[in-house]
Amino acid sequence: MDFINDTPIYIQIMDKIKSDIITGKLQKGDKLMSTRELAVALKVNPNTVQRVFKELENESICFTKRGMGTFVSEDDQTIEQLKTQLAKEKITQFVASMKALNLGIEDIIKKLRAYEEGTL
Amino acid sequence: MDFINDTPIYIQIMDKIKSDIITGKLQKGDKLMSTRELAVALKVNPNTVQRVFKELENESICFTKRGMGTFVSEDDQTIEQLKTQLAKEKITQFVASMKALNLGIEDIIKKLRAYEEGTL
Amino acid sequence: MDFINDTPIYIQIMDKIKSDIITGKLQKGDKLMSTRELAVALKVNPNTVQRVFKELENESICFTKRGMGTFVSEDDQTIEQLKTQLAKEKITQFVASMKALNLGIEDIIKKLRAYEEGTL
Amino acid sequence: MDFINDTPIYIQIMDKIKSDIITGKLQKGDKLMSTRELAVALKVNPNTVQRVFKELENESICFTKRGMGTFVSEDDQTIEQLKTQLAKEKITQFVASMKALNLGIEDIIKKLRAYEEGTL
DNA sequence: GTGGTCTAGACCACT
DNA sequence: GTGGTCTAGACCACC
Repeated sequence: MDFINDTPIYIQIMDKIKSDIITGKLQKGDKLMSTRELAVALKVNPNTVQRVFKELENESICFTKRGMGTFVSEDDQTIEQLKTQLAKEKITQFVASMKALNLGIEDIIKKLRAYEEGTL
Repeated sequence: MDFINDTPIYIQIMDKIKSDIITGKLQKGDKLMSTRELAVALKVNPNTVQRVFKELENESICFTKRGMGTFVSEDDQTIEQLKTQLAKEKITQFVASMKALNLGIEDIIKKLRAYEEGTL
Repeated sequence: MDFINDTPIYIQIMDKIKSDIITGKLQKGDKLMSTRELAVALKVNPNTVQRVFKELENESICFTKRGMGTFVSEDDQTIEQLKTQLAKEKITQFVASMKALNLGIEDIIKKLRAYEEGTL
Repeated sequence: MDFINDTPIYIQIMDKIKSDIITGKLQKGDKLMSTRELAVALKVNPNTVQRVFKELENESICFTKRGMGTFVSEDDQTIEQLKTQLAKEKITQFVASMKALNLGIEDIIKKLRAYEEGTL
């Protein structure tokens, strides 16, 4: 995994895990890698991974069993919400930034299609 | 102008100026406010504005005449590029993040329309 | 390190680092001194060093790992370019100024040799 | 005349006049344009031209006759010196900067020849 | 500990 | 008055 420089690594790792959950690579109840394993795999400081898990727990996307590891939440609703909410956030932010460029909703869609065809 | 807390002020100011150029509020060759004026207007330290100008100059969006002030580039191409490139960047990033959520182009557009109608 | 008075300190520091890279004192991937260390070593304000790093990053000569430090680029090409380009710039500028004095290439070389022998 | 941004305009104008003297475009005793004329011709603030003349006088390259204008010095020696000294300055500076790049005198000459042939 | 941002205030050179 | 550089000192987020 390559990291972008202008967003905190721990956020990037969180996003990766979230998207794995959403796309189904991680199922509810699945065990995540251990802090140490993940740290080694990602060539990252264990503290950083630690923080990822802590934050995921705060958002109740994961939970921790002492001595057993960290697991994906078993609550279907939480996971469902995750997808909706994440998408909404991104969209809000995106639309705002496009409007600052004087682009209306139809302009945006036109550009999206162009982008998809590689003609942007 | 109100500042968001999670992005550097100087970036927000840069973005504002860029978008003013794109939307035509600022025309090529126009003089920007002086460092000190703008600092007062935005209730920000002059150094911060100074930094904005320096960065804009690095990106050749503006140029500076010693003792005269800072001006919007007179090169049409630069300005044209600005618009295209800025939009493209945002779109690329946005689409990538939506695809990570398993959303295809048509899903995205559907959601955009829903968002616009306030039904998302 | 002694600073010349008529060029910004931060430029002089940048040039020093660049030349260290070119001469091989700094190898690709090497960690630079931390902002604070270097500031102390050079008897300069940390902000000034900070600025140096930022500019070097803009020119993609260095990159930064959050919380880890600043490093020399690992891209061979960038480093290779650095050397060629820096020399070329200086030469272009120099030859231009000599031609303004009505000196042709052979005159220049003659003078260079004389200078080297201390007989200029 | 186009001005470079990173050197004071008045220096650039001075250099132009000096080089005109050296290359013979301006002969000893020749009258220079008036402050106002030159300012208009160069699209520059009259104060700036004023300063140019003052400095040239300080270096005794020009002299001023009240109410008559500014003239190139009539002292052959001064003019002769001008050329030698200017060349020496540039060379000293140039060689120093090339040595910082680990280039010896023969490397420099090689590169100069390459540059002249357009193969650098 | 590391870099990144910001404020405050000073001084300088240029126009 | 304009931009450019620098110092001093503070606070923050990240690793």
